Amino acid sequence: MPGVKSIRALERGLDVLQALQTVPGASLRELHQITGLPKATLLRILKTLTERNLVWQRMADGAYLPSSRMRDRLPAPAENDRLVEIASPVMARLCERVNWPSILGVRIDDQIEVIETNRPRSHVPHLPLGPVGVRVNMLLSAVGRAYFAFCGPEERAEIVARMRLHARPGEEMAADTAWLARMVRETQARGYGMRDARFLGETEAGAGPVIDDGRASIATPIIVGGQVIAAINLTWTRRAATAEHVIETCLGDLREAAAEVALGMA
Amino acid sequence: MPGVKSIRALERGLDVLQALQTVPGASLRELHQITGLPKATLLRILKTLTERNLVWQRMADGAYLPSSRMRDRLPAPAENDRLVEIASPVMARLCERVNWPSILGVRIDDQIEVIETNRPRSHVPHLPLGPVGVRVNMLLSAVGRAYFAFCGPEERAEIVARMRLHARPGEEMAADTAWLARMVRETQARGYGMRDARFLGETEAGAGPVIDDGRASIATPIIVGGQVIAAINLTWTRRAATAEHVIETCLGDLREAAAEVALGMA
DNA sequence: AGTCAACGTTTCATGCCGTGAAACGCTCAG
DNA sequence: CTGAGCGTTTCACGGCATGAAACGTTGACT
Repeated sequence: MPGVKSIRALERGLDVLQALQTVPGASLRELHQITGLPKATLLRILKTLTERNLVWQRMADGAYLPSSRMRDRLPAPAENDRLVEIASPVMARLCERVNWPSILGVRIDDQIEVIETNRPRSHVPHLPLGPVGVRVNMLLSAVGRAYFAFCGPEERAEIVARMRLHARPGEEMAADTAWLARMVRETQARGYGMRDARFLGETEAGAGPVIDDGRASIATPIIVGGQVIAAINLTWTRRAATAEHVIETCLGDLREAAAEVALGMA
Repeated sequence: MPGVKSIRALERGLDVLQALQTVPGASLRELHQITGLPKATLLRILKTLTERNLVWQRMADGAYLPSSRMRDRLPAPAENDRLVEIASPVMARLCERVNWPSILGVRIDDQIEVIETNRPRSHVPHLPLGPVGVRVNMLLSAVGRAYFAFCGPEERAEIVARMRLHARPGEEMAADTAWLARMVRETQARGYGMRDARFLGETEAGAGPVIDDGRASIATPIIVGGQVIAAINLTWTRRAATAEHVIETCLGDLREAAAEVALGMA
């Protein structure tokens, strides 16, 4: 969307609205010297904002105030939306630097749900990471392991317990406590998650196992306040790059991205 | 402010913003068929809204979403602002019908604070009801009595107790339990508040008593959920109209106004 | 009562800039 | 490989946003 010019008249209106949330109860004269806009223009803007019930005028002193109805309009506070909004531009920049796509995942029960991906920005064609909403295996994928290894022991126990209930394909190892402990230990020591050799592709519910999709991934957790809230992926095709090369050139960027998102969420 | 035209470009931008809070995650095509605006125009609007951090674009599917940062921008939830915002247009219409000014007051401790006035709309010159923020005597004024007589007995007891602590001028009757009881009984029976003959003007802190300012008032409580939250006044000059005449012609309108505000606050 | 300053409101000529139809190009599905 | 669907860019037109200036009203002060 470069090449698209923004609309000045709209910009000015939003300026005034913002000024009124900063200085509630400003008079026309005050708005004039705050925004620098001519009074005639301000009058038209205020008329428009008032018609839309974003602003109202107190009769007592003629002051303009932001409407309390703005609060009603706001959509339900979907917590993950805030995460995606903050992570989205960071992931865009990450992709621009390393040129491999990423996904952002959060835990849903005992799986990882993909809530954002920068794949459309990566100019690697036909590397179809699933759309948002797809659930990813927690024990074998890079994102899953990054989350699983860095969350607290209680949360890990809860996840394992859930897995044992329905035992989806690819979650057989949930029964092997020794295997789980070793996987966690290795991931923690390494500092990032890696896919298992026996990885199951990121499948829609009910799809069968994939022995080898030709891809490899690493993933780092996003930790805010000592708690893991999500994990970021980096995926590449094994025929185009070795794991060693990607780790050497991209792991730092991936970690920085995770840290930046964590900072924004704090 | 009639004669002021609103700004179409701003209107359209606000339309899009509103559409996005109704349908979070809309694509350009969806916004096109929701708002009816050409896609080129939408692109410019979305660019502007994105620059102002009111909207952001999810990379995964290119959908536009309202920013969660909007919540941060909102000023502190001043409860009385909502009341004034709802009451303001109602009072404007009331004044247009009866042509006498009103005040809107809420209880602050043991006084009534004026939080809105339609006096500037009444074309009665030099009837200087105080500016917003002025405190009015609770026992002798019409607004005060309307509030005092229709709030619960516990609240009345608290108010009286506070008054006895510092005994401001005009609050001497707080000591006379029998007088209070009779005043409350009469006001409740009448259904609206009236000024006392010994009324003290609406004075700034420290100003002296006023024996007769030539005005008279009636006031009705605003009751929502069985609880009084405020009271509305109607003031006139005694040399221009008798109490009987004003009560006959205006009391109904005053009561309707109070009911309308109560409905809006529910 | 009279005067003056401050503020909000209205007017109107100017040309900027918002507008939208149309052409283009990309991505994905079949 | 082909086509459809969607986002993006272009460009010429004229509607409409603009703001300086004149005007009306309000409130303060003497």
